[in-house]
Formats: sequence, structure tokens, C-alpha cells
Amino acid sequence: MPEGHTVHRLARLHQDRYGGSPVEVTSPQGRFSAGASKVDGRTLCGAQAHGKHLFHVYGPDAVVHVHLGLYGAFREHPLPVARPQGQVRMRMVGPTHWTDLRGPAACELLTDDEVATLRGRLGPDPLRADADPDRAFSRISRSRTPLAALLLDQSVVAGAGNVYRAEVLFRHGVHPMLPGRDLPRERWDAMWADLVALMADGVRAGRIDTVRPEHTPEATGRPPRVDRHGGEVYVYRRAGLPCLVCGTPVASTRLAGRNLYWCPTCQPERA
DNA sequence: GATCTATGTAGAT
DNA sequence: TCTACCTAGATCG
Repeated sequence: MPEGHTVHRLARLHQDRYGGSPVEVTSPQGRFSAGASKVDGRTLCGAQAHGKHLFHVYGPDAVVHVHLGLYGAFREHPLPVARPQGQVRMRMVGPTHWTDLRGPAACELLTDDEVATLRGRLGPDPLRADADPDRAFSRISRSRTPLAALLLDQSVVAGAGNVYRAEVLFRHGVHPMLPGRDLPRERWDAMWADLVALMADGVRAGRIDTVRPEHTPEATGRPPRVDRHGGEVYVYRRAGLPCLVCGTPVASTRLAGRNLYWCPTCQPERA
């Protein structure tokens, strides 16, 4: 399940597996047949990510753009290839491995201009060296919108999702409903630096871990979230369980259609 | 087997 | 604010 760290991890993997080699690209399901036929057999020049968007560059004006959405997933296997199972939007076959893409929100062939337009809509990505956190703060500092919503707005920060938003707010003691313009600059700088470090860890580990060693369920004797796969976290999907730091039951609500979690004690109303 | 849910987003209302 | 998209794993019966 994809936040930015997953997509950056995929970009690195695809670069390793397919970069510099001709790739057989097809769409067994058919919905990407036209795009696939334009890059089929060409050499993958590079794979990169911006936020939750993945780009496979086969040449000028030949960029496969993938957004996994909520359900999308890549699955990789060593050769030889097997018959497609289910709805495979895109299949890539390289020198050693093949990869199937299922259920993406987007899988399309873009020109360089279209890529530039898309990326122009995205805010700075904590996982990219070219990211400028000032751009995010200038949006945040002028907005009355709650920070919980700003952190999920991909034009403010690209790549953070529901887990990282809940966890970074917790780790900095910031109430999710705090209006953006009430967030002090120093607090934002610390949150950004933390996102950079947490998400880089996520790329390395392939999961989201945000809990400091002294606060783990093992160290505190407090319960982990029910579904443990995906990493150890402070508040995400721990509604009603005692906070790993203070023991207060973790609160949850729904904001703009997404589940939101926070600790009422560790994250007071004012920053 | 049916049902629910999800680390997401666009577009309609 | 709501719905559709579309897949898979978890949970229910």
C-alpha cells in the first residue's frame, strides 16, 4: 500500500531491474495497450518518483506515468514469465525479471510537457534532493485549513499519506486541527526534517516505522495496533488503544473522507 | 462465499 | 461532501 516511500522504493527497484535494457512492455488486460505498444522493446533510460507518482522514462516524450491510487500494486517475479492472472494493466519483462501492475489509478504514456505539467502541480517531496520546504511553508502559513488536511494535499507536500501525516503530527505534538497559519516556522522546519528522515527510513525498510525505541509496545507493555504489518506507529489505526507515550486512549475521527488519529494529551489544541 | 476496509484521487454535486 | 474507480487481504458467517 502506497505512500511516497513505496513509490520511491519501486523507482529504485525498477531502475535496477530494467534500467539500461530493452523492456518488453504489454497490457494483458488491454487498457494500456496503445501506450504499451509505443515503448515495447525500448530501453528504459530511468525510473524516478515525485511524491506518489512514478515515471518510467523510455526516451523523449515516451514516459510511462503510474499512480497506484488506493489499490494499485506491482508484483515482481524472476524469469520465466507465467500466464497473466487477473487484470494485469501493464507487464514488463526484462533480462532477469518480469513485473505485473494491477489496479493502478493511472497508467498512461505522457510527453515531457505533460510530465512537467503534472509535476508542476505537486509540492516539494521530502524524498527528493531538489525539494524546497519553504514552498510548503509558504502555503501552510497562509492557510486557515487544518494541518491534517494540508499534509495530505499533494500540492503542499508530495508523498506524505495518511500514515505519515498522523505520525508526524504526533511526533511534534501538533493537534491535527491546528490551522496552518498558526504553525510556527521552527515547528514546520522540525516536522519537515522529520518527514525527510522518516520517509527515507521507509524507503530503506519498505514499511513505516515511527516509534522511538523507548516507546515500543515491547518497552512500554502497551498494545500495538491490531494489524501489525506495515510497521510500528504511535497513533495510526490505534483508535481507542492507550497512547504509547502517555496512556490516553488514541482519538479518531473522519476528516475529508479519511480516517484521522491523534492523542488528545500529547497533541494539545495549540502548537 | 459474502462483506468490509484500505497507506488515494478526480470529478460531480 | 459525496461517489466512483478497482484490487486484495482480513473478517464474518
